[in-house]
Amino acid sequence: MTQQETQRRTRLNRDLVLSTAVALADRTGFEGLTMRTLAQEFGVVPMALYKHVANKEDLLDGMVDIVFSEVAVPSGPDWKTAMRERSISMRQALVRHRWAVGFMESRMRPGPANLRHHNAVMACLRQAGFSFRTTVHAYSTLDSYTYGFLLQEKTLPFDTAEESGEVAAQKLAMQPAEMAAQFPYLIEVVMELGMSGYDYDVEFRVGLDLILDGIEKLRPDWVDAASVSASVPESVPGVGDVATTAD
Amino acid sequence: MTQQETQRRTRLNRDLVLSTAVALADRTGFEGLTMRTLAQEFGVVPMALYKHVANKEDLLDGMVDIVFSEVAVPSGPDWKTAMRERSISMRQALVRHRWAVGFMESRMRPGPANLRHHNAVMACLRQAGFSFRTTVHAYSTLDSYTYGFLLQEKTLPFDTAEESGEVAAQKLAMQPAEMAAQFPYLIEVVMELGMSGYDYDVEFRVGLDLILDGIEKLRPDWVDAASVSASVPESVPGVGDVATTAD
DNA sequence: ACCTGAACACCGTTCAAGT
DNA sequence: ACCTGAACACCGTTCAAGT
Repeated sequence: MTQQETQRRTRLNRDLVLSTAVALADRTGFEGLTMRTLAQEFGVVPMALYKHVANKEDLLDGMVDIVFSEVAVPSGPDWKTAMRERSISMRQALVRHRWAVGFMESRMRPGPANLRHHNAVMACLRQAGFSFRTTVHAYSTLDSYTYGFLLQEKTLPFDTAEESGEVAAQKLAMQPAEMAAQFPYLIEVVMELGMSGYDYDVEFRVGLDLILDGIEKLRPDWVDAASVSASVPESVPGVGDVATTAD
Repeated sequence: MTQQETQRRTRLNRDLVLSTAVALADRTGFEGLTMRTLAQEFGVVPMALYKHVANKEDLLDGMVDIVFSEVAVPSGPDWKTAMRERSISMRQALVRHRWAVGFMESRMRPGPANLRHHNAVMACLRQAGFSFRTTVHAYSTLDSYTYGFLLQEKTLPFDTAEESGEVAAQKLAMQPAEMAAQFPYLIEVVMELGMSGYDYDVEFRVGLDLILDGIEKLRPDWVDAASVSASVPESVPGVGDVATTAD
């Protein structure tokens, strides 16, 4: 309406279309983003968008690159701190843009921020002394964890710690009481999380640190501090080869 | 056609609708599954389906429960082996049903197989001596990793080890040569994976074992075998409290 | 009890115009 | 160079009928 009365406020361009699409998806969810609703944001007919993006796939490529541009690149002398902060930054970006998690690694045409980010992560680990193969293991494990955590955080039926118990209870309340007795360990989840809640932030950090500690042991020069006495001699040959607990 | 000539082969029922929907999604992808294409599988009009499923959301609920029913529940005396096999079974199910990964933990109405599975996983860890909180950490970390790995395996542009290098090269070939020089560590990925390939199976197991080893240390009675001499005395007090390497 | 047909309010996208 | 309008081939789903 007002867009039509006044002269067009701003001419469309690709960056404006992309950033508006991101904001619209943040606000209304991915299903709320259609070429038609996006056009409406500008007071423009849907077809006007096709001058600035090739199609919806191209629009999505650009949106994902905006998300990548918001993720902090690992930096600093300590690879572990750098990678921890990068993962936390990735989570924050994906909490802001919940629609994005399924698309981050599925783009056939990665944008510049995407390439820059992946290159920087590889650089961080390679320069920390990890072999190429170990770097691939580390990167794959960390990103799998981060994306998987957010996939669940995105879609799990509760958002706040207070809500978590209630919704879990509702889930089971739908089943008859006898069925609830059939799953005692789910009852425990309902009771315990209902009392103490579920904090996504600390939960994410626990798994993250567990994985970072595991990655540390993949380094060729890694020495288990707990396996040597408090005053450690200069060389402890074969210390990493001691058998682990049987399983 | 033939469905119309002969008398209706089989009357529709919910289970048949659900299993056919799973098979159709496996064959044609999630976008290929619509109420209309599904109806066509039976030679029936789309509206006929609504007698057996409430709507598409309800259809999806049932499909996800079929996937859960295919995942091996953890069993056996050793929690680590049991959980490893469960994760591998989960991956296999999600490789068969790539459309499912984003929906496994997002159902508002979990089906019976879903409840049974989650209860069994909680039981396995609790009975292995993990505290409730630690069990939640362990479960969250393992599932995040598994779902995240499959999210990438599902959407990453290459399927086979042989393809991986080529597609990665294509990705970068789209950029000008100077841009490729801007990302030396991505070039390494293209070169190395082009030569030796990328095996999803072994890659998954590396991260999985790394996480299982980390979870083992969260157990209250865990003792670091590498931190004690080969012949271990009955009690080693405080051995787990030795400071780790600085970071 | 189960299936049908027509219709409604949506999609992304093409094509031919308009300014 | 940029935006419009009408149209096409799709969606999920409602409603009123058929057998």
